[in-house]
Amino acid sequence: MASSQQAKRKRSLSVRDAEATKAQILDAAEQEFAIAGLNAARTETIAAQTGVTKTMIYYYFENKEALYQEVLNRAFIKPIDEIVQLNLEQLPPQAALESLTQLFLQQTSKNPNIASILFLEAIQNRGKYYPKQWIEQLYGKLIAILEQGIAQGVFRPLEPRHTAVNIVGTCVFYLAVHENVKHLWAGSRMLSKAMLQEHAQESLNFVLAGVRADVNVS
Amino acid sequence: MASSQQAKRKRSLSVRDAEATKAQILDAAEQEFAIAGLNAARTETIAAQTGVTKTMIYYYFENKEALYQEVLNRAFIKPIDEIVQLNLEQLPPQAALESLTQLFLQQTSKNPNIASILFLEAIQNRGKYYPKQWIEQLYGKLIAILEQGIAQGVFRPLEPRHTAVNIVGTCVFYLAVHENVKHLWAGSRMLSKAMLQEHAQESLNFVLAGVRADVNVS
DNA sequence: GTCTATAACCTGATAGAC
DNA sequence: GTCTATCAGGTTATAGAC
Repeated sequence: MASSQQAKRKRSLSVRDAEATKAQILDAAEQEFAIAGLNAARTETIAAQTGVTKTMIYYYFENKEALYQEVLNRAFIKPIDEIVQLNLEQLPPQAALESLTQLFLQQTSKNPNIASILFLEAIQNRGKYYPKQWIEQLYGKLIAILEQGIAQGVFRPLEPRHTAVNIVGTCVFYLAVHENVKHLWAGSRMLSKAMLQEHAQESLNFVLAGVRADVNVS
Repeated sequence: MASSQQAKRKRSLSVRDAEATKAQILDAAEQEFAIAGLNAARTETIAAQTGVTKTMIYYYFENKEALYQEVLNRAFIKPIDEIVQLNLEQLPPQAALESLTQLFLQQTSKNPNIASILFLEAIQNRGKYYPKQWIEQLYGKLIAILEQGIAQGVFRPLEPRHTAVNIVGTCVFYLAVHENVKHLWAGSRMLSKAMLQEHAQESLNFVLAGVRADVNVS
């Protein structure tokens, strides 16, 4: 839920507030699309969760597909812009990789729907509705950092593209499948602040260890 | 497609072969469920791909849900049994982790549907239809190996459960989202033998590097 | 075992009132 | 802006013939 505190409160009776309603629909839609994906998502469910009738969805959006596209744009474009603005070129490769990974982990932890939508969209629709920049810029940045690190000898001789994919996977896998592994942490809420913090820390360590060059033995 | 070479050939006219038909339905269903998930999957699509009519699905299976359950059992139970039979306890932790990861990569590469279904089931149905053993045994084995390696000082001080999740994620992420990252390898088929081999090699290296203890500098 | 209907229900989308 | 009512098309599942 990238936006609108308002959308989280119960809808008070008979308010007429276009901006608020539209934001509420987008929030509910993001939630539903993050569980079901485009095809299995039900407009009725989105409407019910929003507290309005189905009709309103079609008042504010052309159809289910257009709503889906807006949800994806809203969820993905702002995060990727933040990553682009990091100015990583000035940092040594290890520090650049750490900054990028940390920010990405922070963004996806703040809104785990990003992870679910990432998978559902890739699997179900072959990435058709993905904001183009997302893949290009995220992986582009990662690959550039990895290549630089290899050239400088601080990263091991790895294949940059596969490794970039593995890094992104490490960041988002836990968030997408948390319901599947919750019994490993009997009693804990998998998306609690503490658990997300642990996930971020462990994943960052795993990534940094996974790429660093062998330290030569004496 | 875990089974039945037969199912891959075009259905010859008017054959009546219960076993073959059932296997064909299961193969087509696995394909459809791996793209759409339980709810969005269409029995019509499964029937069309099988070369029979929808009626046959309900002749061989109670309903869509039961068919889905059988697909998951067939796809997941045999692979996990192979992993259990590895007898890893006798190996040192690094070798055990390498064997397990390698076998898991091999299994998921042979049938990438496993990866897609893993995600769709986790996200859409909260893992309700998962064969219970899968999670318990796969993660159980991994965590035991990691704990042993930490105790022996050959793995760095990592959190075993998070790391186990990250290892599984590294193995399956590429397979699930390959359609999203294919432009990184312009011109290559992402699931070609060569690419899958590269993915397995790079992922194994990433995992082994990600857990190993710092080698002390001289 | 396999097919052709068809029942019963669900769902995206719209018309028209307020 | 928001609602009620409703249509058209799609989808699961079954009945009954061959």
